[in-house]
Amino acid sequence: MFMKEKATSFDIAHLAGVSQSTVSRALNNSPLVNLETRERVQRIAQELNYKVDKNASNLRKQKSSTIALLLFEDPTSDDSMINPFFLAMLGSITRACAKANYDLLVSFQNLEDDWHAEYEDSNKADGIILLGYGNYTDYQTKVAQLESQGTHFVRWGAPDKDHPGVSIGCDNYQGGQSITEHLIALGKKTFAFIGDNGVHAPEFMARYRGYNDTLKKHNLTAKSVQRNAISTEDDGSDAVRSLIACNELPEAIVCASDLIAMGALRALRRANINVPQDVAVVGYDNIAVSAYTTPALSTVQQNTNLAGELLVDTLLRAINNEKVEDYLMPADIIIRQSCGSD
Amino acid sequence: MFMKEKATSFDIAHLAGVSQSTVSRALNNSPLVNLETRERVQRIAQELNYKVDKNASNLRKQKSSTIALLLFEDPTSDDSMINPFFLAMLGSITRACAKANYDLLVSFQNLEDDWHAEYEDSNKADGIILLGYGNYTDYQTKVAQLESQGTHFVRWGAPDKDHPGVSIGCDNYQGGQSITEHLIALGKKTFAFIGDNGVHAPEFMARYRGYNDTLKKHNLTAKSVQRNAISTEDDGSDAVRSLIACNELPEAIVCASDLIAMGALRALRRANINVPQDVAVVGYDNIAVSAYTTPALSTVQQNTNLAGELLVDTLLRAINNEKVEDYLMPADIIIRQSCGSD
DNA sequence: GCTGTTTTGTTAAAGGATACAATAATAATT
DNA sequence: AATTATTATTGTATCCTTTAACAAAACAGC
Repeated sequence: MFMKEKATSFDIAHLAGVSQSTVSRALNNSPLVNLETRERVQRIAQELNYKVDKNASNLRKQKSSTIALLLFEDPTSDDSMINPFFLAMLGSITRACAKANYDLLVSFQNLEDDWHAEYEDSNKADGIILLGYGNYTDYQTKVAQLESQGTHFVRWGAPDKDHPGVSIGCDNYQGGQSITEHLIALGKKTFAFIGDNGVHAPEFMARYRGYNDTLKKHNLTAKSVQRNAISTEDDGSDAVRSLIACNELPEAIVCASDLIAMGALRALRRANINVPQDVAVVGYDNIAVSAYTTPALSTVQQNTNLAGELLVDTLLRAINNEKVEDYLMPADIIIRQSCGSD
Repeated sequence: MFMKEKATSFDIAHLAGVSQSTVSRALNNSPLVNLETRERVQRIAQELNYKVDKNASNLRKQKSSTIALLLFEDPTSDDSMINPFFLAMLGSITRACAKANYDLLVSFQNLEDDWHAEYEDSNKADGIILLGYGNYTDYQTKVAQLESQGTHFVRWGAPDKDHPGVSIGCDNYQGGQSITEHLIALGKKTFAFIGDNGVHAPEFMARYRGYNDTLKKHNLTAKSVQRNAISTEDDGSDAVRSLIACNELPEAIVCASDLIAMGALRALRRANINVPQDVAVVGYDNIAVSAYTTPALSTVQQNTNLAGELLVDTLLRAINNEKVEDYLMPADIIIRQSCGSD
């Protein structure tokens, strides 16, 4: 059975002997239309393999039942490799969307692009989820623009009073605290933090503050150094090599991300320095890889499943003009071998 | 500056003193309209922050400049964990779409769902990319349905003459051959293959055949065993435990996927069996994790970047009713430590 | 016959693209 | 120079498919 053209609601109306508007109502299960007619119309629609034209429907309703996910890649990262943490988030966001009967438009963006004015303005999406670290100042002006345009959006990241818009994030400060406390409890006395301390991304800044305040609390700041690392493995590796070169290798290295920690482990292995015997290393994110490194990486976990649901739920509420608020999820430490707990 | 309502092409027409159709033409850079007028219109559009309403445009043009990516999860896999290989594919597909100026709709599907009739029929997407392993027979009938509906689609996977539609895939048979040849060259004499041998997914079947034919060629089949494993780490771990229990541990274990290999490594470690000294292990997929296992996993790589581009390009050509053909990419072996090459 | 429900039909958006018609401007022809 | 042919530019009207406000029947009960 071959259909030359796609069936429209008019075709159904014709076959059912009713008006097109009745068809529309019947297909939306409106109680306004007689049950008998409703069933007849629905049956015919099914027979014709009819599907509502989303474009027409969206145009008329002025909403799209679609949300857009904008993923910002780290500008310095290798083009072919996406941060696994964001990929995990993507998975959970997709699922949360499906549950809410929304479609998800996914797009990787560069910070230079005109993303701030693309999606909702063109009615492609009812709202936007912003995911990623990024050049902070540039990012911020564009987010402000989104806000002033009245675009509905939620961003993943640290809530920030100065920052416009709602954000869902994980408590990076507390995560930094918790993992540092754990290291101190293990008896570590000298420390290094590897990760950009804030210029690059507020997430890292908060982790650093949690780390640093904890050291302060225990009067251990004197023996702490810090090295910048944007985000990649190579950055982490470079930073550790610099520590070794400067003879500043501490008893514990706290990395701002698992990817950085991965690089740190590599540099230490190359230098024949044993982890965790000679130095403890911890990461942040609990990406899939971290369970398989040698030694397995102790890290801080962000609950990506919950995060995805919260992002979607919050955005949908914002779209419905309900009042929405920042939400900060707790961070859990995952203890494996790299910190030498056992 | 606050805009009460979104600007439409009529607003621009009014301000520019031309008709709405001229605006439409001007914004599409049609050479039909005078350069001067065109620039004036475009300037005004920019000032008003005008964006074409995609729904209206799509409705009129009867195309959406969107493609849908349907991701089938392994029905048996843990809901929270998506196969990293598919996630990598997703990244490259997204990028390829962006390059072609298409939007990408992402959706996770269960095989039971009505996915075969959703996207193109409702004009949400111009075509579909199918990605994932799956219950083969069920999958096949639905793909056949897609084909008969005239939906444009491309699937990731082994080209198959009996299978309707175009597919882009990696040469699993050759991949199985290559890695097995490598193990034989290393002097291995007894083998085990862990992975469902075909009922579940044709990909695994092809890998198995490549493996098995290579053993045959070298007259080594007598010393080969096979254990089923659907897809997850746990499956791999269980299979290896069964090998140990049956006293059938070979010199080399070939796993149908990296995830399975991961589980195999775990089971071997728990049993205090050294890899690669006591037994060589290889995987398939070269997922990110595989570089970090202990020992680092030798595996077979599928070029996900190329795959993404090919999938998108092929689909777009199909949408334009150009003739498209199956494409089989070569598989490259990646030698690390787990097979004991060095 | 009148009032109140159900149920259905009529009509008008929603915003932009395009076939066709019309006008203006330029070139070609006698 | 006058007239026609040609091209460049713009406007008009309609279409794409649904949804929804409003209007109009149809039918019940009093």
